[in-house]
Amino acid sequence: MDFNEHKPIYLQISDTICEKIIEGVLPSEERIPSVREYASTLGVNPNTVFRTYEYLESIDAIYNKRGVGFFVSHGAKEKIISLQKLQFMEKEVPAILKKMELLGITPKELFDL
Amino acid sequence: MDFNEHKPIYLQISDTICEKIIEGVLPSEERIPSVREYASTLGVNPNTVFRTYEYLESIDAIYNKRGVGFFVSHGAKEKIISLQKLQFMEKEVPAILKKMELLGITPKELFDL
Amino acid sequence: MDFNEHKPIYLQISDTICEKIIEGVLPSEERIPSVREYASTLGVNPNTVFRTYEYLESIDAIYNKRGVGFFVSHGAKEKIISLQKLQFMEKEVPAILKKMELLGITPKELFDL
Amino acid sequence: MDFNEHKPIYLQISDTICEKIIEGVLPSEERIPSVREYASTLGVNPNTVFRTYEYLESIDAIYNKRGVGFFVSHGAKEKIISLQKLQFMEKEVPAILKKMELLGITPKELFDL
DNA sequence: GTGGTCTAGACCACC
DNA sequence: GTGGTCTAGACCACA
Repeated sequence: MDFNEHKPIYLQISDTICEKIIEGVLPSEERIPSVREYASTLGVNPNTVFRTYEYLESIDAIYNKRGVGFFVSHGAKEKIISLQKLQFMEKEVPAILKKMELLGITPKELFDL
Repeated sequence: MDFNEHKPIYLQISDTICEKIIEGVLPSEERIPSVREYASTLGVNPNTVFRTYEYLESIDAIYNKRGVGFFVSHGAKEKIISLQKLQFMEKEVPAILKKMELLGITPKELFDL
Repeated sequence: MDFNEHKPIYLQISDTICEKIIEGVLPSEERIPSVREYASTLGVNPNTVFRTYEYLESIDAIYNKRGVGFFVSHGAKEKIISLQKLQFMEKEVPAILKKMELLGITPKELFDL
Repeated sequence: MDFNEHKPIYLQISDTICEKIIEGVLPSEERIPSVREYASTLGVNPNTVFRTYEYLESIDAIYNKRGVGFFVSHGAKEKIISLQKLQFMEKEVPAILKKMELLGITPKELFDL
């Protein structure tokens, strides 16, 4: 896992967890690794992982049992999908279309992929 | 011009200049406004505009005639387009496709726009 | 460290860092001082040191671990040497030779030093 | 003639004139082109050429007949050579040697050219 | 007039 | 704590 990109590391970590939830690797009520453990796995600062969990908690994707750990929320998969779908459609798509127009990329050209 | 987003101002300025070059508003060899002039037009600090010009010079989109000003490079339009096209195709497209697959968005769904 | 010459301070700082890398004082993966720390050591403004680091990063001599600091790149020493050697051989040497010829200085005369 | 380098344009112009004097193309008492004429030949601002002449006058390489033009001084060739030789030996040579040592370039390596 | 460099000091996101 | 961006204002060499 590389953290070169401009996106904050804690969000990149969040993305990989979301992927796992969507793919079913992390089902509802599954425990996710502790902050410290995951941090050492990834080779990042524990604070960073904590920020990730904090964020995921804020969107109800995971919840915290005090003294026990973090767990995937009930219905997390659906929540994440609808959330990401929404912002994909409303924010990213327009930006993509504008850029394509500017660069002279036809939808066809893209569609072939 | 207002600078809402998280993107640095100097890059947003760069974007608008690139757009103008692509659209042909700024043809090759055309002089672009002086650092100070453009800064006061945009209501930003001259250093910020200078940073923009420095960046654009580093990608060969503009060049400097000493004591005179900055000018659009020969072939700037093509350079910018190919540069942006490249990174759009190689970086953004894969990310988009992956996200679409993950979220279960069909190309058709997108194509209707 | 005093900055007499006409050369910009940020490049003079860059030169001293490059020297340290070449001499092995700063090996690969070594952390270099933080922007602020180095600035106060040198008695210059943090922005100036930042400019130096920005430049060194642009030539792949150092890289940034976000939130941690700057580190000497893998193979930085070789990169710097080859870069400087190249421009020494291709730009400076011809100029020197031309000047020597013009001034009537024989290679022998120079060789005695 | 390109003016891309870092050296001030007026000094680059001075260099070419000095070369001509040393090579004998411009002998003593020869008239050199007027500021305006030379400026338009080179495609630079007349002020720049004037700065060159001002500089050459300050080192006694040329002199001015009011209302007539600039002329190569008597003994200009010798003056220029001794001046340049001096600063070549005292300023440039040490810098070159230091750089060669740092880059690990042996005098032999250089001597082969 | 032009760019280029620098200082002082601030604010921010991120680790 | 780290870098990164920005403002305000200054000074300089150069064209």
